[in-house]
Amino acid sequence: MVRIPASFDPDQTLDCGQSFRWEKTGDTWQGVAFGRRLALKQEGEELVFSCTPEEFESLWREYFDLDTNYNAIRRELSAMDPVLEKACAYAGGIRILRQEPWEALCSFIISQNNNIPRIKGIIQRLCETLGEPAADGEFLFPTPQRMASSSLEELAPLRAGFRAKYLLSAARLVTEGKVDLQAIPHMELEKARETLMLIHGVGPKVAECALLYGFHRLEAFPLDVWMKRVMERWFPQKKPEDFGPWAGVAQQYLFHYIRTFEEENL
DNA sequence: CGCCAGGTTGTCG
DNA sequence: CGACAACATGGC
Repeated sequence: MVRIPASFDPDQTLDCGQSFRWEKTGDTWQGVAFGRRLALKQEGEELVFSCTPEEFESLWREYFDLDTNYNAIRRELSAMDPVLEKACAYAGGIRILRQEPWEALCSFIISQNNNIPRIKGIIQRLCETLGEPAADGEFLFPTPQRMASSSLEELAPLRAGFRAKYLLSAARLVTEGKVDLQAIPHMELEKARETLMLIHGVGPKVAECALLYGFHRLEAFPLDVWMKRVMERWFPQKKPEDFGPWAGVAQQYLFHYIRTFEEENL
């Protein structure tokens, strides 16, 4: 067990559409990354992690991006614009997780024209079907090689629909080295986008999500239907790059803000 | 039944 | 370029 001061909000962070392998039962979040299962809950002003201090330091500190100063980011964003200030106040408990790049890429390929519960199911079945068994009865996310060696027939039980062929394209291009995931972190953002979009089924939005959530490029700014609504309504004169180096964080706060906002009917 | 879901592709005009 | 249907699947 590891206890730390609550420097983020698990509910907001794990249920904001950036990651699809976390579920809350009672007051506890359970999830998997790197083939390791973790339980996490908030107790008052503390977060309690169900792992050893060693594992916390070697895995989860980085995964939850605990060494990035979100207070400073929120200060900068809040000073930019009154709507952003509200979004920061409302959704500021979110951290951008440092997910595994290949997993994030596949997750957002699966996410297209899809809903979150179904995305979670497809990813779960993908891991159980093609992933290597890991600790705790969990499964690693399958490697590009393993996925490239599979077929549409083998992927059929995932019920991923038309996205299955996109997963195969991704797996093949990555395996062939035409999309070099190791090289992406060193690329200019625009070059990285172009590279990811070589994959059949990866367009601007999925590429942007992979960059933000899988490669922690905090200047990436995914524009989905909700964010297009945000831009029309509150930032008609602004472009994504106007949000600066923390645009991706702003995007995530605004996304969470407008979605819950609309659910409560304005 | 029809509509929608953190889109992309292919095809028209 | 910009608009628009088609694409699998499942929940409401």
